[in-house]
Amino acid sequence: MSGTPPVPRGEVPARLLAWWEGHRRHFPWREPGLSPFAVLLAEVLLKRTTATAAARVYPVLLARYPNAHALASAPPGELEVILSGVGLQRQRARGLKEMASYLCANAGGEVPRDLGELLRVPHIGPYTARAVLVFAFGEPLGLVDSNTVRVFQRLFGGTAPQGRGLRAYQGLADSLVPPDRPREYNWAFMDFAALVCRPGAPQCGTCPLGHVCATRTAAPGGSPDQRGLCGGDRPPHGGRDQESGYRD
DNA sequence: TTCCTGAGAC
DNA sequence: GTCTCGGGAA
Repeated sequence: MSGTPPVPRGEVPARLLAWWEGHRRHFPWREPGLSPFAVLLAEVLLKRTTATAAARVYPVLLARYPNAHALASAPPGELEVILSGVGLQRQRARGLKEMASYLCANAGGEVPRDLGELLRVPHIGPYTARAVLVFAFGEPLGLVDSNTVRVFQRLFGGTAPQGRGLRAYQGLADSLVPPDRPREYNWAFMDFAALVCRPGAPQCGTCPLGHVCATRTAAPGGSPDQRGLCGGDRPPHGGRDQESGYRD
Protein backbone atom coordinates (compact mmCIF):
# COMPACT_ATOMS: atom_id res chain seq x y z
CA MET A 1 0.00 0.00 0.00
CA SER A 2 1.98 3.00 -1.05
CA GLY A 3 -0.55 5.58 0.04
CA THR A 4 -2.18 7.51 -2.73
CA PRO A 5 -0.76 6.59 -6.11
CA PRO A 6 0.61 9.70 -7.75
CA VAL A 7 -1.01 10.62 -11.03
CA PRO A 8 1.54 10.03 -13.79
CA ARG A 9 1.53 13.50 -15.26
CA GLY A 10 3.97 12.55 -17.95
CA GLU A 11 1.29 10.54 -19.70
CA VAL A 12 -1.25 13.33 -19.85
CA PRO A 13 0.05 15.37 -22.81
CA ALA A 14 0.73 12.30 -24.95
CA ARG A 15 -2.70 10.81 -24.25
CA LEU A 16 -4.43 14.11 -24.93
CA LEU A 17 -2.64 14.57 -28.24
CA ALA A 18 -3.38 11.00 -29.30
CA TRP A 19 -7.07 11.46 -28.50
CA TRP A 20 -7.13 14.79 -30.32
CA GLU A 21 -6.02 13.22 -33.60
CA GLY A 22 -9.47 11.77 -34.02
CA HIS A 23 -11.56 14.42 -32.26
CA ARG A 24 -10.11 17.80 -33.11
CA ARG A 25 -12.45 20.67 -33.85
CA HIS A 26 -11.78 22.83 -36.87
CA PHE A 27 -12.10 26.61 -36.73
CA PRO A 28 -10.98 29.41 -39.07
CA TRP A 29 -8.46 30.68 -36.52
CA ARG A 30 -6.80 27.30 -36.33
CA GLU A 31 -5.79 27.33 -39.98
CA PRO A 32 -2.03 27.38 -40.56
CA GLY A 33 -0.27 30.49 -41.78
CA LEU A 34 -2.36 33.11 -39.98
CA SER A 35 -0.62 36.38 -39.13
CA PRO A 36 -0.09 37.30 -35.48
CA PHE A 37 -2.74 39.99 -35.93
CA ALA A 38 -5.21 37.42 -37.24
CA VAL A 39 -4.53 35.30 -34.16
CA LEU A 40 -4.95 38.28 -31.84
CA LEU A 41 -8.21 39.21 -33.55
CA ALA A 42 -9.56 35.71 -32.95
CA GLU A 43 -8.49 35.60 -29.30
CA VAL A 44 -10.17 38.91 -28.51
CA LEU A 45 -13.28 37.88 -30.39
CA LEU A 46 -13.45 34.60 -28.47
CA LYS A 47 -13.43 36.09 -24.99
CA ARG A 48 -16.55 34.89 -23.19
CA THR A 49 -17.98 33.81 -26.51
CA THR A 50 -18.77 30.40 -27.92
CA ALA A 51 -16.45 29.25 -30.68
CA THR A 52 -19.33 28.51 -33.04
CA ALA A 53 -20.64 32.07 -32.67
CA ALA A 54 -17.19 33.55 -33.20
CA ALA A 55 -16.68 31.39 -36.30
CA ARG A 56 -19.64 33.11 -37.93
CA VAL A 57 -18.15 36.60 -37.88
CA TYR A 58 -14.41 35.95 -37.77
CA PRO A 59 -13.91 35.47 -41.54
CA VAL A 60 -15.79 38.72 -42.21
CA LEU A 61 -13.78 40.59 -39.59
CA LEU A 62 -10.43 39.33 -40.84
CA ALA A 63 -11.24 39.99 -44.48
CA ARG A 64 -12.27 43.57 -43.74
CA TYR A 65 -9.55 44.30 -41.18
CA PRO A 66 -6.47 42.26 -42.12
CA ASN A 67 -4.19 44.40 -39.96
CA ALA A 68 -4.21 46.79 -37.02
CA HIS A 69 -4.23 49.88 -39.24
CA ALA A 70 -7.38 48.78 -41.04
CA LEU A 71 -9.10 47.98 -37.77
CA ALA A 72 -8.06 51.23 -36.10
CA SER A 73 -9.47 53.26 -38.99
CA ALA A 74 -12.76 51.37 -39.26
CA PRO A 75 -15.70 53.74 -39.81
CA PRO A 76 -17.85 54.30 -36.70
CA GLY A 77 -20.61 51.75 -36.45
CA GLU A 78 -19.24 49.37 -39.06
CA LEU A 79 -17.65 47.09 -36.49
CA GLU A 80 -20.83 47.00 -34.41
CA VAL A 81 -22.83 45.87 -37.44
CA ILE A 82 -20.43 43.01 -38.16
CA LEU A 83 -20.44 41.96 -34.52
CA SER A 84 -24.19 42.17 -34.05
CA GLY A 85 -25.62 38.83 -33.09
CA VAL A 86 -22.43 37.59 -31.48
CA GLY A 87 -23.04 39.36 -28.22
CA LEU A 88 -20.90 41.90 -26.42
CA GLN A 89 -21.09 44.04 -29.56
CA ARG A 90 -20.60 47.46 -28.03
CA GLN A 91 -17.85 46.68 -25.58
CA ARG A 92 -16.04 44.40 -27.97
CA ALA A 93 -16.19 46.86 -30.87
CA ARG A 94 -14.83 49.59 -28.65
CA GLY A 95 -12.19 47.30 -27.22
CA LEU A 96 -11.02 46.13 -30.63
CA LYS A 97 -10.61 49.70 -31.83
CA GLU A 98 -8.73 50.75 -28.70
CA MET A 99 -6.48 47.74 -29.02
CA ALA A 100 -5.74 48.41 -32.69
CA SER A 101 -5.15 52.09 -32.05
CA TYR A 102 -2.69 51.28 -29.30
CA LEU A 103 -0.78 48.88 -31.55
CA CYS A 104 -0.58 51.48 -34.31
CA ALA A 105 0.56 54.22 -31.95
CA ASN A 106 2.97 52.19 -29.82
CA ALA A 107 4.11 49.15 -31.78
CA GLY A 108 4.08 50.17 -35.41
CA GLY A 109 0.88 48.20 -35.92
CA GLU A 110 2.66 44.94 -35.10
CA VAL A 111 1.74 42.38 -32.44
CA PRO A 112 4.48 42.23 -29.77
CA ARG A 113 6.12 38.89 -29.09
CA ASP A 114 6.59 39.61 -25.41
CA LEU A 115 4.34 38.90 -22.47
CA GLY A 116 5.00 42.21 -20.73
CA GLU A 117 4.42 44.19 -23.91
CA LEU A 118 1.23 42.32 -24.70
CA LEU A 119 -0.13 42.95 -21.21
CA ARG A 120 0.23 46.69 -21.78
CA VAL A 121 -2.13 46.54 -24.75
CA PRO A 122 -5.67 47.57 -23.78
CA HIS A 123 -8.08 44.65 -23.39
CA ILE A 124 -5.32 42.06 -23.47
CA GLY A 125 -5.08 40.26 -20.14
CA PRO A 126 -3.13 37.25 -18.85
CA TYR A 127 -5.13 34.72 -20.85
CA THR A 128 -5.22 36.51 -24.19
CA ALA A 129 -1.55 37.52 -23.97
CA ARG A 130 -0.44 33.91 -23.45
CA ALA A 131 -2.85 32.65 -26.11
CA VAL A 132 -1.27 35.00 -28.63
CA LEU A 133 2.23 33.87 -27.64
CA VAL A 134 1.19 30.22 -28.04
CA PHE A 135 -0.85 30.32 -31.22
CA ALA A 136 0.88 33.17 -33.07
CA PHE A 137 4.48 32.57 -32.03
CA GLY A 138 4.62 28.98 -30.82
CA GLU A 139 5.78 29.75 -27.30
CA PRO A 140 5.48 26.71 -24.98
CA LEU A 141 3.03 28.19 -22.47
CA GLY A 142 -0.06 26.76 -20.83
CA LEU A 143 -3.41 28.54 -21.01
CA VAL A 144 -5.35 28.83 -17.77
CA ASP A 145 -9.04 29.61 -17.59
CA SER A 146 -11.96 28.19 -15.63
CA ASN A 147 -11.93 25.11 -17.86
CA THR A 148 -8.29 24.45 -17.06
CA VAL A 149 -9.03 24.64 -13.36
CA ARG A 150 -11.96 22.25 -13.65
CA VAL A 151 -9.95 19.68 -15.61
CA PHE A 152 -6.95 19.92 -13.26
CA GLN A 153 -9.13 19.52 -10.18
CA ARG A 154 -10.83 16.45 -11.58
CA LEU A 155 -7.67 14.97 -13.08
CA PHE A 156 -5.23 15.57 -10.24
CA GLY A 157 -7.66 15.64 -7.34
CA GLY A 158 -6.08 16.59 -4.05
CA THR A 159 -2.66 17.00 -5.62
CA ALA A 160 -3.88 19.84 -7.81
CA PRO A 161 -2.78 23.34 -6.79
CA GLN A 162 -4.90 24.66 -3.93
CA GLY A 163 -4.77 28.37 -4.67
CA ARG A 164 -7.98 30.24 -5.27
CA GLY A 165 -7.12 32.30 -8.31
CA LEU A 166 -6.20 31.18 -11.78
CA ARG A 167 -2.59 32.19 -11.16
CA ALA A 168 -2.09 29.21 -8.88
CA TYR A 169 -2.49 26.87 -11.85
CA GLN A 170 -0.17 28.61 -14.33
CA GLY A 171 2.94 26.69 -13.34
CA LEU A 172 1.27 23.31 -13.63
CA ALA A 173 -0.29 24.30 -16.95
CA ASP A 174 3.08 25.40 -18.31
CA SER A 175 4.81 22.25 -17.11
CA LEU A 176 2.47 20.02 -19.11
CA VAL A 177 3.07 21.68 -22.48
CA PRO A 178 5.22 19.60 -24.84
CA PRO A 179 7.90 22.09 -25.98
CA ASP A 180 7.67 20.92 -29.58
CA ARG A 181 3.88 21.05 -29.94
CA PRO A 182 2.49 23.97 -27.89
CA ARG A 183 -0.27 24.85 -30.37
CA GLU A 184 -1.58 21.34 -30.83
CA TYR A 185 -1.42 20.57 -27.12
CA ASN A 186 -3.37 23.66 -26.08
CA TRP A 187 -5.99 23.06 -28.75
CA ALA A 188 -6.21 19.45 -27.65
CA PHE A 189 -6.66 20.52 -24.04
CA MET A 190 -9.40 23.00 -24.95
CA ASP A 191 -11.25 20.48 -27.10
CA PHE A 192 -10.93 17.87 -24.37
CA ALA A 193 -12.36 20.29 -21.81
CA ALA A 194 -15.21 21.23 -24.13
CA LEU A 195 -16.11 17.77 -25.46
CA VAL A 196 -15.13 15.26 -22.75
CA CYS A 197 -14.34 16.85 -19.39
CA ARG A 198 -17.28 19.21 -19.70
CA PRO A 199 -18.66 21.37 -16.86
CA GLY A 200 -21.81 19.28 -16.68
CA ALA A 201 -22.22 15.63 -17.68
CA PRO A 202 -18.55 14.83 -18.30
CA GLN A 203 -18.04 11.91 -20.68
CA CYS A 204 -16.03 9.77 -18.30
CA GLY A 205 -17.07 6.63 -20.15
CA THR A 206 -15.01 7.58 -23.17
CA CYS A 207 -12.36 9.69 -21.46
CA PRO A 208 -8.84 9.19 -22.86
CA LEU A 209 -7.43 10.04 -19.42
CA GLY A 210 -9.67 7.67 -17.50
CA HIS A 211 -6.78 5.51 -16.36
CA VAL A 212 -4.84 8.42 -14.92
CA CYS A 213 -7.75 10.48 -13.57
CA ALA A 214 -7.82 10.96 -9.81
CA THR A 215 -11.57 11.35 -9.74
CA ARG A 216 -12.24 8.14 -11.60
CA THR A 217 -9.59 6.03 -9.91
CA ALA A 218 -10.98 7.21 -6.58
CA ALA A 219 -13.80 4.74 -7.16
CA PRO A 220 -13.85 1.95 -4.58
CA GLY A 221 -12.63 -1.33 -5.94
CA GLY A 222 -10.64 0.32 -8.66
CA SER A 223 -13.16 -0.65 -11.28
CA PRO A 224 -14.25 2.13 -13.58
CA ASP A 225 -17.93 1.77 -12.88
CA GLN A 226 -20.18 3.64 -15.20
CA ARG A 227 -21.79 5.89 -12.65
CA GLY A 228 -21.14 9.54 -13.28
CA LEU A 229 -18.39 9.66 -10.76
CA CYS A 230 -16.78 12.61 -12.45
CA GLY A 231 -20.04 14.48 -12.34
CA GLY A 232 -19.57 15.63 -8.78
CA ASP A 233 -19.44 19.38 -8.51
CA ARG A 234 -16.83 19.28 -5.80
CA PRO A 235 -13.34 17.90 -5.91
CA PRO A 236 -12.97 14.36 -4.52
CA HIS A 237 -12.21 15.66 -1.03
CA GLY A 238 -9.34 17.65 0.20
CA GLY A 239 -6.09 15.80 0.09
CA ARG A 240 -3.44 17.81 1.90
CA ASP A 241 -1.77 20.47 -0.19
CA GLN A 242 1.49 18.56 -0.41
CA GLU A 243 3.07 21.13 -2.72
CA SER A 244 2.38 18.69 -5.57
CA GLY A 245 5.61 19.50 -7.29
CA TYR A 246 4.14 22.73 -8.51
CA ARG A 247 6.77 25.24 -9.46
CA ASP A 248 6.49 28.44 -11.45
C1' DT B 1 -31.03 27.80 -15.80
C1' DT B 2 -25.66 27.73 -16.78
C1' DC B 3 -21.98 28.40 -19.82
C1' DC B 4 -19.07 30.40 -23.50
C1' DT B 5 -10.97 30.45 -25.06
C1' DG B 6 -11.86 37.47 -19.86
C1' DA B 7 -10.76 41.89 -18.71
C1' DG B 8 -11.90 46.58 -17.08
C1' DA B 9 -14.18 49.37 -13.69
C1' DC B 10 -15.21 49.79 -9.09
C1' DG C 1 -12.42 41.25 -3.66
C1' DT C 2 -17.34 42.00 -6.76
C1' DC C 3 -19.94 43.58 -10.83
C1' DT C 4 -20.70 44.08 -15.64
C1' DC C 5 -20.95 43.21 -20.47
C1' DG C 6 -24.44 39.88 -24.05
C1' DG C 7 -26.69 37.00 -27.32
C1' DG C 8 -27.00 32.17 -28.34
C1' DA C 9 -26.91 27.33 -27.28
C1' DA C 10 -27.48 23.24 -24.31
